[in-house]
Order: sequence, then structure tokens, then C-alpha cells
Amino acid sequence: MDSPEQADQIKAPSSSTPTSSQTVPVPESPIFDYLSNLSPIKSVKAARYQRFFETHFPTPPPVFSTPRLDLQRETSFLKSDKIDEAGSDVHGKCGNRANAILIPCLESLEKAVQSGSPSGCVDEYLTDPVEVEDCTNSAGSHVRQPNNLNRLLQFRYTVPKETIPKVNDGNSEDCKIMLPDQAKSVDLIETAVDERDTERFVGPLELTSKNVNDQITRNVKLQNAGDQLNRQSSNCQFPKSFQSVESYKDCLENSGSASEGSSKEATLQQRGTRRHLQFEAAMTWKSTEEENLIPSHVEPRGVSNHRHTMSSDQAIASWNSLCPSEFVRSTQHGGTLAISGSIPSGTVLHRNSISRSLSTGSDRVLSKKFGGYMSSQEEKLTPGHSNNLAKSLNSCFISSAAGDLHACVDSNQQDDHGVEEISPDIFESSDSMKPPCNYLHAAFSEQQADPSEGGMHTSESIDRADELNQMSLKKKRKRAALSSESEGCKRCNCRRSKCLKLYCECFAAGVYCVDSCACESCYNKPEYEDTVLDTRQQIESRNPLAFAPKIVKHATDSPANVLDDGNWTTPASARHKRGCNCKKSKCLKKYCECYQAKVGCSDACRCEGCNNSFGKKAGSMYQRAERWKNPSHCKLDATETDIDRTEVGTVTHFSPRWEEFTEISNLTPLSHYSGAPSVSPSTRDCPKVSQAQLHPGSSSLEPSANHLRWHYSPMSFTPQLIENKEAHHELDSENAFTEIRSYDDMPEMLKNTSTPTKEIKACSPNKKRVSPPQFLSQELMSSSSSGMQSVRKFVWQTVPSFPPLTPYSKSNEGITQTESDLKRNTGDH
DNA sequence: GAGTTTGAAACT
DNA sequence: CAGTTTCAAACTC
Repeated sequence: MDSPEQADQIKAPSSSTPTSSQTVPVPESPIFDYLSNLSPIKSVKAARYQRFFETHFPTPPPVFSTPRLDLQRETSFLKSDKIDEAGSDVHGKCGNRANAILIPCLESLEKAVQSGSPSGCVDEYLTDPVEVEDCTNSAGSHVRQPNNLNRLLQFRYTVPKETIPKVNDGNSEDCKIMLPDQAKSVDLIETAVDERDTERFVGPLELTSKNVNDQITRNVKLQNAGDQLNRQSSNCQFPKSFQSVESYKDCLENSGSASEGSSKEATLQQRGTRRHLQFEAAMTWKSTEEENLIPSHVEPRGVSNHRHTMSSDQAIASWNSLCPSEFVRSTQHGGTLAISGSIPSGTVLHRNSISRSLSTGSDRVLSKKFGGYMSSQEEKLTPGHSNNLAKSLNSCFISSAAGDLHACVDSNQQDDHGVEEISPDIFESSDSMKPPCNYLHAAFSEQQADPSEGGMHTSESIDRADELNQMSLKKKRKRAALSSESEGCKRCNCRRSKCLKLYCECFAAGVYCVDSCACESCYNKPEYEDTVLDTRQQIESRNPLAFAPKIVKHATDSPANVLDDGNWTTPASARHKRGCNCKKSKCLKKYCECYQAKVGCSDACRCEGCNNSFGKKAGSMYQRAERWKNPSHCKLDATETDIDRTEVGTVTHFSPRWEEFTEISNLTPLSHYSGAPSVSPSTRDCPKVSQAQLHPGSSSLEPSANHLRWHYSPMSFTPQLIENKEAHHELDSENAFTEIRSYDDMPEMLKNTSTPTKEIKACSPNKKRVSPPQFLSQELMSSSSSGMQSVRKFVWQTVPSFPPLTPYSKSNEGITQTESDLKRNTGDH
């Protein structure tokens, strides 16, 4: 059973292992590899990051006051649906029954909560939802496998490649560690994803992004699950059998929804930081990848745990770009942070870094090779490399300017990561949505045409630099302008902002300026990473969404809508996040950001005399009225929904902040879906949703993928319920959909303050919406039109499977209540 | 290419 | 939060 590699791994240093860890040989299995690959995270760290979130997003007291009730309810819910048949003999035990895998997990959670769990602290509760999902997910993946809990426990201690960490936290059992093969795992993931995604082209980057998201989600989930399980089932025995890859895949699919749902059900704090997660998701992936690349043999057992911790921290840091430096500092305590934990502060914050991460994920070898993406810390460890790192940015990098997926390939990697591999369709047709070609071309030219940066010797570099300097700005600007015109790419021409303000398109896009930019006194360069990050941080402190995509695509762009209403097939289905403020251009010139992005103006716009050819703001009222009449054609904007909700059917003024959040929330589902196409049969049955994801113009392909997960998972548990309920309502599902999703994604503070749902519904123009405000989810089920069905399902998924576990549940009282109602109704049936 | 217009971003 | 200033892109000539 023990492969050579495993043997080596077993021999891996465990000198620092305080506890006697009896290593148990683990058969090599792709599945297990994958699972092992999930970067187990130490519980301590988990708690830390939870506290971290708390710091930034104070948790509402009510949430923690009643975690138990919610948990019970949720647990029972799951049990009734899926677990009962598996038997209930899992209580108190660590799942010897494979089929009952879900139960142990829930039981563990339940016990933890009911018994006041060791810490009894908020952190635990915050973690619970994820844990449950983790269990679910893991369960799904191990349905046929006994002692899966052990595995979950094991995950936590699994060390990539040749490292044999101690398994137990000092309890009774000594567990063996599976030595994961990261490459295999990655391949497996990609394969699984690919197999499920048969409807659309999936570029390499996209797969990478998916992996990134998967990795992030699973890392966190597994971490939490591992922690919880470890507490609850230290006596678990190590699994002795391994399921087949096929079974794993099946389970993966079945559990996919749950897995993804975990994100949705993540703590409110997490939700508050979703945006960062979206943008920096790649970070975690990168770190994970790098982790695996790191020779484990170098690090002692204790360190291995550290590493995982770092992985967790990295993810956290990714989620919270507001405090990158803090994160970096925290990671510096880890023994291996140099590599695995070394997320450059810049990387966390700047999208260039993200690109790096993704590139790393796409090609680990390369990433390792051109550690160009190394953080400053890494640079310290490997002097001389970092500078070339950025330059050797050979693989594709992704930027999320305007929520788009951008790919850049440098000359070195073109063969390996040709841009051609990236479907042009992933880019928005609008100029603003196009890849910031300055990155594309800049990075390219930087490598190719700018020897000064490519490793030339000093004299040559100087000469080259002089040449470049001598190049008149005019020429540069002209070149930039030409390239911009001809290729739809943009380069900045900043003169006074130093490219450190949002005026700078590069900076705003989260990427560094490149040589082809015509900017002056540019500080938006890798060498000024600290400055860039600080500035970015400052800007984000003012406006957390400053770097969020300006153009968001509406998740409600279901295929049906597209078919029924050609207007919505255009990019106009997307909207500017905050809307324009045009006064003189009438939204007919590129001065108008909406027009520039080729999207219609929405009620979010404060433009005057709007005549936007992609959609007039003035027409929004009329359109909305039409939509009210014909919900199946509804394409309601989140903005409109919000307005409806807050303005009693009259288009007046609305809070831009709200708009931003709602739009962001809209943004994610699509991306997510595209990133993780198959999750549950239920979701598969929603062609509209999936197709919506496929919309060529989808602006937010990757950055937000993680975000989306949180919306889909629950669905797998309640497809039937949805159908049962949805016929009972005649509400504007579209609105409801948007509303709920927005609500879901919205930070708690906003939820509490800006949702006069009652008035809204009571006052809706045509009185279609009559349901009580607390039953938001019911609205989702309103429309009977086929076009909305998928939407309804999708919406329903937004209902947390395990709402009570988090503060979020409290805030979503209405939703959870609806869920209860549904359960009752279902039971009646 | 120079100058103007425009609206977002930043500032007060 | 509103008004003003700054800024860089878009536009015009």
C-alpha cells in the first residue's frame, strides 16, 4: 500500500513532534490525494482569523445568543432529508458508518454548541456553519468510506509532499498522515470540474480560477471541519479503505452544492469581506500551490502545521485586504512563511499579484521558477529574484478591472500559456471591460521590448533606460492612444496622480503600470509595492468598494430572459455599479462610464437628460413597469429592486452604498457558476442560471467565484421544497431574488439599517408583492414563468442551509423563517 | 497635436 | 453631505 513517496513521507522529519504520532500508512488514492491536498489548517489559526473578522466586522450579539437553536433546527433538517436513511448510530461516535457521515459532522457541531464547546467563544460559532458544510462536503466525498471523520481530522494535519505531520493534538489517537500529491489533486479537481462543465469553453485560466476558489473554500471548510472533528472525535480510527475516483467525483458533485454553499453560509464577517476574497482569491490558491511545492522534508513536523496555518492566514489575508500588512506580520511568525506564508502584502492587495497567484496555480512549476511573484518576504529570502519576478511574469495573469478576467502572457510563457488559450469571449465587449491591455501588452513588452528590465547588464540597462526616458511622453502617449484605439487596450497617461489614485486606470484596475504607459512619476510599479499597497489601503478605507468592478452583470440575466428579450442579451444587462453622473454628455459619450462600458444607465445613475443608447435611465421606470407586468421578462436591476424597496415604487434616490453591495452580490453568482459549473443536480437543472453564467459578456468571471459558492450549496438539500413552495406565490421573483441575494451579501450593518422591506412591498406599484416582509424567500418562488424557475431555485439556494450557526442567520431571520415554513409545508405534503 | 470638455475622484 | 478642486480621459478643432 505504501508507495515509495509515501514511505518517504513517512520518513519525513517529525523530530519536533511533541506527541507520539504513530504514522499509519495510507494507500495512495487520487481522491485521498485531493483531499489531503486541501491544506488542512490549524484550528488555532482558524480561531485567529475569526477573531480577525470580528475585529473588522463586529458580530451582532443576537447571533451568538441563539446558536444552539438554529443549529438544532438545521441539523434536524438535514437529518430528515438525507441522514436518517443512513442510520443514526453515529451519535457520539466518529462516523463508523460511511453513509452517516453527515450526521457525525452535525452531531459534532451540535455537541460543540450544546456543550458550550471548550471555548464557547464566538469564534466557534462563527466557524460552525463552515464546519457543517465541510462535514457535508466531506461526507459526500466519502460516502462509501468508513471512518471518514478520521480523514477529516487528518486533513488538518495533512502535509503536502513528504511531510509527516503529527496527527493528533495530543489526544489519544495517533493518526497517520496522508502524503498528498498536489499535482494529482489539482489535476483531479480540474478534471472533475471539466467533466462537469460541458456547456461552455473553459479556458485554462478559468480552470485555474475554479481551482483557486475550490481550494479556498475547501481549505477553510476543511480547516474548520478538521478542528471540529478533532475536538469531537479524537478517537476516530484512520480509514482503511479508499473510495474510487469515480465515487469521489460523484460525491464531489453531490456535495458540491454544499461545499459551495459553505461560502454562502460563511460568517457574516466573511461576507463582509467577500469582495476581497473575490479579488484575492487567487492568493490563497497560490499559497496553497506554493505550499505543496515546498519540500516538506525541510520543515519539521511542527512547522508543517504552521504552514497550514499560514495557508489559512493567507486566505484570511486575502479576504481582508484592508490589513495586508497585518497579515504579513502575522505570518512572519511561521517557520515556513518565507514561502508558503509569504503572501506579499502587495500581492494581497494588488491584482497584479493576484495574477501572479493565478499564474502560479496554472503552472506550478513556472510559478516556482519565476518566483517573481514572491512577496517582499520571499524576496528577502531570495535576493535578486524578486525583481525579475515581476518581470518574468510569464504566465497568464488575471486582472479584474471592471470585474473582467484579463490574461496576460509574456514572451517567455507564451508557448505554455498562450493568450490564445483564453477565450476572448470572457472579456467584456466594452472597452472598459476589456482586459487592461496595458497589463497585457505592458507585461509583454516589458519582457520583450524592454531589455532594461529583462536582465541586461547595468550599462545596457542604463542605456536602455535612457532610451526609454528619451522617448518623449508624447510618443508614449500616442503609442498608448493608438494601441488603446486599435486594440481596445488602455494605458494610463497620468501626470500628477503618480498613478496612485483612482484616476489612474492601471491603479484602479489593481495592476501595475507598465513601460508602455505614458504616465509620469509613476509609483504604481512593483518597486513601489509598499507605496502602492498603502495607497490602495487608504483608498479602500475610504471606500471599500473602490476597487470593485464598476460594471456588474446581473445574475438575473437568465437565458430565458435573453431569449425573450433581446435587449437583455446585450451588455446592457449589466449595470454600472454606482451609476454615472453625467450632466452634459447625455450619456452618449465615453465620458459616461455607463456608456463607455456599453451598459445602460440604471436608476443608480444620477445623470441628467440620459440618452444612453444602451439603455436610458429615464426608461427604467417604464421598463420596470413592463417588468412588473411581465415578470418573465424581468431584468430588474438590483438598483431598481432596491429603489422599489426603499422608495415605495417611486424612483427617487437611493443609497449608492446599498447599490454597490447589491451589485456586488449580483456579480458573484454568475461568476461562481461559471467557475464551478456543476454542483448539484438541482443546479444543473437550472439551465437558465448556468447559461446566464455563460453569457459571453460576463464581467466577473473569476474574481468573485468564491463569492458565488455561498449561493448555491443549500439548493442541493432543498430542491423539492422549492418546487413545492414556489407555486404558491405570485410575487416578483426577480425582485425578490435580487433582494435576497443582496441582503445575503450585504454587510450586517447595512442589513440592519437599509431594508425597509415592509414598506416596500406594501407599496409596490402594481401591488404584486404582498407577502410579509420577513418572507423574502417566498418572493423568490413567486413567478410561475419558466424563465423564472431557475431563478427561483437559485434564489432558494441563497437560503442558508445552516443559518443559525452564524450571525448571518439572525440577520436573515426572514429567510430562515421561510425555510422553516417550507419544511413544515413539505412535511404536510 | 493643442486645447477644450467632461465627469470621476479627491478634497474641503 | 454638499460644494469645490483636481485629475485624466474623451473629445474637438
